[in-house]
Amino acid sequence: MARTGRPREFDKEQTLERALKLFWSRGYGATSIQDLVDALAVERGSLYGAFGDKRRFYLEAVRLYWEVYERHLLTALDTSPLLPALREILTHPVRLDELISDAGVPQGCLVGNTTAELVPQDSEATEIVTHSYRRFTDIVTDALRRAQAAGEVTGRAHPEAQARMLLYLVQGLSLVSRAGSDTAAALAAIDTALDGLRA
Amino acid sequence: MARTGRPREFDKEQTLERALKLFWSRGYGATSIQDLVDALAVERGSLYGAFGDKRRFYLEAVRLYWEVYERHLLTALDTSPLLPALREILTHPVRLDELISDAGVPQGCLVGNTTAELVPQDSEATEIVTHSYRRFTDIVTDALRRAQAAGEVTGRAHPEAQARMLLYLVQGLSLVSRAGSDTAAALAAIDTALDGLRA
DNA sequence: CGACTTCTTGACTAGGCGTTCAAGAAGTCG
DNA sequence: CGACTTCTTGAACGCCTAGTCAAGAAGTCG
Repeated sequence: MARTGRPREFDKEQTLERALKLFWSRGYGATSIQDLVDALAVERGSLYGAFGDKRRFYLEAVRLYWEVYERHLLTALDTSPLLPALREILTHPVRLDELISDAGVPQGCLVGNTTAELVPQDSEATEIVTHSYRRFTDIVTDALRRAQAAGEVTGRAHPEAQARMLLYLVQGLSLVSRAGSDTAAALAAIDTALDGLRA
Repeated sequence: MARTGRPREFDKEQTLERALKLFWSRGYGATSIQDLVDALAVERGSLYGAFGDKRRFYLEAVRLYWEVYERHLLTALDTSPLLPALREILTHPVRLDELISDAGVPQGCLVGNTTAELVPQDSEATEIVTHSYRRFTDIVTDALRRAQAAGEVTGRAHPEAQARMLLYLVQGLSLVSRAGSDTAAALAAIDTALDGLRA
């Protein structure tokens, strides 16, 4: 029976969220433990006690990121007609208004950033990233299948192929937007792709 | 008048190319000067003498990367019909056979990787990356304009929007492929997008 | 209260990092 | 040859890094 000791003074979940934002904007390598200590107002020892080493801390943040995103994806795509919802999802990276981004600039997708920086060197990172991509395509494939059946989306291509195209599209948009976004141009590009899906 | 001193013993261009490959596969942060010294067989001091510090060295490699890519792009798209050539360009990241990749695995696009790791922290990196994206869309836009005029590509969307969509697509494919590529699925996704461009 | 457990704090360690530099080698030029 | 310039080599420097740890604080439970 676990005798409980001194209770943790900081909110672990909230600290992870804040660390996520820092990792998201600066990347893994460029974020030092000292940066985290300063930004989170939690001492080094406590961080190590709660999250293990830096790598585990980061990977945990990526997992949380994906978890939140996946939930958003599932609820957003559970609708008909599908294409407006899809447009919402795809253009999300350049619509800074909502969600987690503090800085006011697009920071790309944390999964994508991880892919660039840690994959394929780090096998655990590769696992997380691969899982996320897989989940994305599965969820979008299901939605497209329904939309094809409803006659909203063209059946000229398999929904798997369409979903994967959308994965590439959203990852590309997320990445490129990090370098500064011309929102109008981005929307036009997304709409061009979506037009190709229309029945 | 520049009195010439002791001549450089290593080939600067070739050394830069080899450094490019290392940076490409490991990323900026994960590649140490010592790694470079070991892999290039050039002593630290000589590297600093020839290329300046690590950051300049890296940025120079990114510039070279883009220069080579742009040349390839220009010659490949100067043709009609356009779509087969476009397909060649877009699927390049997963066709490991040719070009620079040694490791035998897709390593993404160095410009994209730089976007994830250094942008927007580093303004010079941001400049290079922005320039590359701009050149890509300009070149592809021109090609699409011609193909629209020839009746090969649909005029339902502006060529600028189509080009930008293709930029997102190729960047997304490059990135995602780093995590392991299902070549057939990737090709199907690309073809789905290209079908949407057909007149 | 006193035994026990866990968390906090911040100084500390060891190592790796990017970068510098002095001494010598290898050229050119007068 | 001797003056001059540039490149090479590798040791050395200082800094910053991730990670540890011992001492004390803050709880729970018998």
